[in-house]
Amino acid sequence: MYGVPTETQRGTVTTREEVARAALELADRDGIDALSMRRLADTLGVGTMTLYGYFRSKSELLGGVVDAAVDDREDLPTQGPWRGCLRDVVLTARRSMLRHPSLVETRMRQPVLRPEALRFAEATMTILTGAGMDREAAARTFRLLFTFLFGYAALSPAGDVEQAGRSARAALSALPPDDYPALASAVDEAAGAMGGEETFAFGLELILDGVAARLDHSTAQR
Amino acid sequence: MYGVPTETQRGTVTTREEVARAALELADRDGIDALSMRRLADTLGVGTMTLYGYFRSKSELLGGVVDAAVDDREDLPTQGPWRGCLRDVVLTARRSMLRHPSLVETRMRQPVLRPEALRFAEATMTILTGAGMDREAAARTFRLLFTFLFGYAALSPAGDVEQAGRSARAALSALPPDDYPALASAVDEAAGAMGGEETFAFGLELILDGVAARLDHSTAQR
DNA sequence: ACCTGAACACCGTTCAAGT
DNA sequence: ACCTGAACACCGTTCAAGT
Repeated sequence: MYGVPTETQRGTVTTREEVARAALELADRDGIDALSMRRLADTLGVGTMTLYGYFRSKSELLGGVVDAAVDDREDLPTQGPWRGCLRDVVLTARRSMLRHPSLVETRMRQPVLRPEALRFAEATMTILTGAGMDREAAARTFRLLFTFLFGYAALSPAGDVEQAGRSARAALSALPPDDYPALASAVDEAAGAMGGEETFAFGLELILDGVAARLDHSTAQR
Repeated sequence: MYGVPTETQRGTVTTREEVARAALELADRDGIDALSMRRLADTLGVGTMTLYGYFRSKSELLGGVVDAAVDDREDLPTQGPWRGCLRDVVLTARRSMLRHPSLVETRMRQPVLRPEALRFAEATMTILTGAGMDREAAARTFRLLFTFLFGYAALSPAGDVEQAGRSARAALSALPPDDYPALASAVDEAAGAMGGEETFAFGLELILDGVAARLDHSTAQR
């Protein structure tokens, strides 16, 4: 139906984890829209309804997909100067998202409150309160970093980056220069800011500058 | 089929814009998943295929929805001190998103490069380059603000904020305190940072602090 | 006990036929 | 010319039946 099943063509599935891993692989490769109960069952060589023996619903399956994606994550550093630590934590999460694109797509469909996924929150809170930030500001800063990470990934061009860049450049060039003078004289820069790790790094460092300004503030107030 | 059609029960649709406005209304009210060609046609009192006379595909319809949502947007200020201006521009965009939740959901499904939607980019670039930032940094800062705006809206609890807060609190409280000491001692703060305009304002001001740090830098270098 | 085909209520879109 | 019902290839999930 959907071409040759890539693996685990066994006739019988053994564990819940195995189903989740196959779902993660399928979603990472072909996108979240390609992850249907029917297609996943086909890939595993079982009937569609068999999957409901492992997960009560597709929503629960997506939870399992998140767990499977977070499973192979690297350790998060919390020792040392706050700026380097926080940068490493964010970049580690970023790498995790690049490795598992479906992690982002899944989070856009439903909130994630699983313990493993909260490790990032824990590390961020530890670093920031350790640097002298109060708990409320630390929690809000965590939310900002979280928004930046997921937002950046979700709003990045999905497939062909080259193609997306050309589309952006074409749209910007077609703008009437009288109405859009700033964009008209910065077509290259605006199109360039559409994607790439440099733009991500720029945003991260700017946020870290903002955090530094906050920490100076509270230190000065003491 | 879907209950009583709310309005424009006319039998015949007149314009492309009318279809787009009805689609926007449906998506804003019941969510983007509720916006199907069949259901929209029902709402308008026409056959499903009639819609394809106005939009070649659903993707094109979603473009029309964005146009309809952006149509009633307020003017963007670009005169005066950069910080107040930039804040106003971001808050104006924020209001637009709160008025039309489907704007965010639509953007998550496909990129938006329509002239009207690029007004936000134009205003941001004008303010930042006017304040002395080079075009590349300005473009990247725009991307950060854009990411923050859409990311914040997309990752906010969708429906009942109270209910989402309770779920978050429950998940955080259930965490083993030995493994999550920072979160365990900041359950209220972490749950509170899940939603609300104060958290949005905090993130925005922190980013503005980061921008200020960049502007000081380049001024000092001169 | 475990697995699953058929069925139900949905999708977007093509195609051919109605007026 | 404009509109649209039927059909096709998909969805998630319930239910009853198979082993």
